[in-house]
Amino acid sequence: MPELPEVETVRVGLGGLLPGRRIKGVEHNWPKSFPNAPADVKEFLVGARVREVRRRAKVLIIDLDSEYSLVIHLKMTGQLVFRGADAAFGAGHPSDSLVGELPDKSTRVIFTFDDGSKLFFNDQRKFGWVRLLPALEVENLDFFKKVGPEPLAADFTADDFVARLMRRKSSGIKAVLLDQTVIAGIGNIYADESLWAAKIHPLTRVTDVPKAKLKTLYSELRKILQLSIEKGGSTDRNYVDAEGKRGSYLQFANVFRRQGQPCSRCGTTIIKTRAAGRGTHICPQCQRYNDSDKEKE
DNA sequence: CACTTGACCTGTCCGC
DNA sequence: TGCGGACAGGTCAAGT
Repeated sequence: MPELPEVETVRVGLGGLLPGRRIKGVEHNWPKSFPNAPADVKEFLVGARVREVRRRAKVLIIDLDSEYSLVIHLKMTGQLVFRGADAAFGAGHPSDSLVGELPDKSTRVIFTFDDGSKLFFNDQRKFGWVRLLPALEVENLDFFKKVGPEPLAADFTADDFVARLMRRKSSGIKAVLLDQTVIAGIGNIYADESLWAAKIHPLTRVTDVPKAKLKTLYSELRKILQLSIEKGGSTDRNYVDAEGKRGSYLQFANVFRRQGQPCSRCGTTIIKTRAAGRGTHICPQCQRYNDSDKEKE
């Protein structure tokens, strides 16, 4: 569930907490959660100081002054929660935290800093991972070489967006939005929300969507991602920010997890169906399948 | 080649 | 109340 706005929220949170701290130790209890943690790279981790926290697509990058970087993917249920060393600085858990005492049963990796503060990588379903790589190798990861542009980048235009989507013009548009090599960072929530906003049925082939609607999709998607970042992302069950707090974007969602409720635009009951192999939420009135030809200008 | 399905996992919820 | 099965959804590998 962590998509671009959720990972960005974690980045901002950790960006204010980690830089300058020196890593004193690391523990992990599930090999796949930290596949290359062994001793041969530990020397580049223990004793290193955090320089900067970055994000690309749904991936977090913590740069260290050892010229290595921690690369982290939260996948579906990953959490990165920071806890201070003493009560004066966030030890224990704040009352509005969704996460209790740490470590808990979903804790997979623990980083300890020299002042006694800790960073917990929790991941109930164990799909997420942490890797330690030489900084220079990060951009050479297969994923980073293939991933599409950041949708919120200042120089990412509506024309760029349309051109990228048209690389897979005969596919259903939701599948294309979810394709990280086309556009970075979009997942199930923001695909459903932006398609509702632009009144496009998720199974419509890209080529069958009028250009004007694709441009609407571009601007709605950017607005939605931006709003979600302002609201601290979407917390459905697991997602929390760097302090263990929930995000509130779902209060503003129009279709995601709103099956059975009236569409805020037309009152028709929102339904849940399947598209691109995922649970998919639509307003059957606003997002009609195959109405695209009728609407061509 | 482009698309779909299965695997990776655990916890929750639903129906019987 | 217990139990089996479907489902949750990001990404990659394997299959059609």
